[in-house]
Amino acid sequence: MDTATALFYRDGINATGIDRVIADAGVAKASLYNNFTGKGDLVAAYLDASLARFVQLLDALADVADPVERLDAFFAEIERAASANEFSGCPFSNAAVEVAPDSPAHAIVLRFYAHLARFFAETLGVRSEDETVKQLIVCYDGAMSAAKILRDPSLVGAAGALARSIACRR
Amino acid sequence: MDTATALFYRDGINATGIDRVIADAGVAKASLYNNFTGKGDLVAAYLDASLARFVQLLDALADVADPVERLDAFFAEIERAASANEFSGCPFSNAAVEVAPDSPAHAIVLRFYAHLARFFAETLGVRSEDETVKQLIVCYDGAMSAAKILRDPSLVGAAGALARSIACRR
DNA sequence: GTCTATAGAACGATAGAC
DNA sequence: GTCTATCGTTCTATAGAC
Repeated sequence: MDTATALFYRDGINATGIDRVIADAGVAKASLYNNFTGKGDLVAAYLDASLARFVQLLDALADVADPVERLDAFFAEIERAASANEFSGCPFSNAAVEVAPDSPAHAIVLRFYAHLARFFAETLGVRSEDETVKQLIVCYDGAMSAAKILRDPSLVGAAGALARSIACRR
Repeated sequence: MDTATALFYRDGINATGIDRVIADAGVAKASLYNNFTGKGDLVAAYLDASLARFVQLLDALADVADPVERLDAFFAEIERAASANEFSGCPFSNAAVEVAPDSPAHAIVLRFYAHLARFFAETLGVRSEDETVKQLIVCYDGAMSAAKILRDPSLVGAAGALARSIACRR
């Protein structure tokens, strides 16, 4: 699982073969197929684990009472991640590009966005369908995507400042 | 080329095989390899053509003198595209997920972002490295990505409103 | 003896290239 | 149309743990 997570995230899902996963993990092929029904199942497990870690981060930020401070803490965390060499963008939006829209993996991606929307909505004290929530989602998504492609963590900082202006405006 | 463009954009680059392209196009395999050195070349041509069309759009928007109006027109165009059934996000950020960072295709993606940054910078009358430009890039990228995954064009509208606030703020 | 691990061959299907 | 390589998957066969 750790090996698959690292490879799927770094090299992409379609570019990572089963043989590569088992070789890097140092396990037998049968061991993989004993624990997962196939590659799709492994991908789903990878996204599930990633989502669990992300939700854990969101829960930790719930301690921050002030909305603006919480958003700042959130984007500071994102920027920290984007500054690492292993950074490769958002695992979920990346996966959305590679998997079929009707796959189990894509359903997990949608669950991720539901969590994200709920976090922003609760932080601002508005409904998930509020336009400000949509704008914060745009900030997150754009920051992760652009920071990865351009290899520039400062884009996350710019997005964080933008998010702060959204929170202060209302 | 038209067939390859449609398939690469809709189904993704790695998910689209050579056989599928020539079958849909109704041409012989040799015809493809007479005009392109390989799949990588075909992908590069697809991105080149997409970039040319995008630059054409940006040039057309240069006629709009007022910065805020020009941004509005830009995001209105994006929202129009996002409302179509065939919409599948930004061809360039999608490609960035699938191709290797050192591939010719990725270089075209970077050229796209340079064009985008220049357009925003000229619109606002600032340098390309300005933070407001970074924020507008985040708006564009996040809008395209989120609108595609969540199948919700209103995210582009929210991003447009955000972009307008950036332009008015300064 | 059952369970799970291993290495590896071999499967059909499909990839990209010629 | 044909080549080779590789994909995801299944199967054989063996070794050790409880």
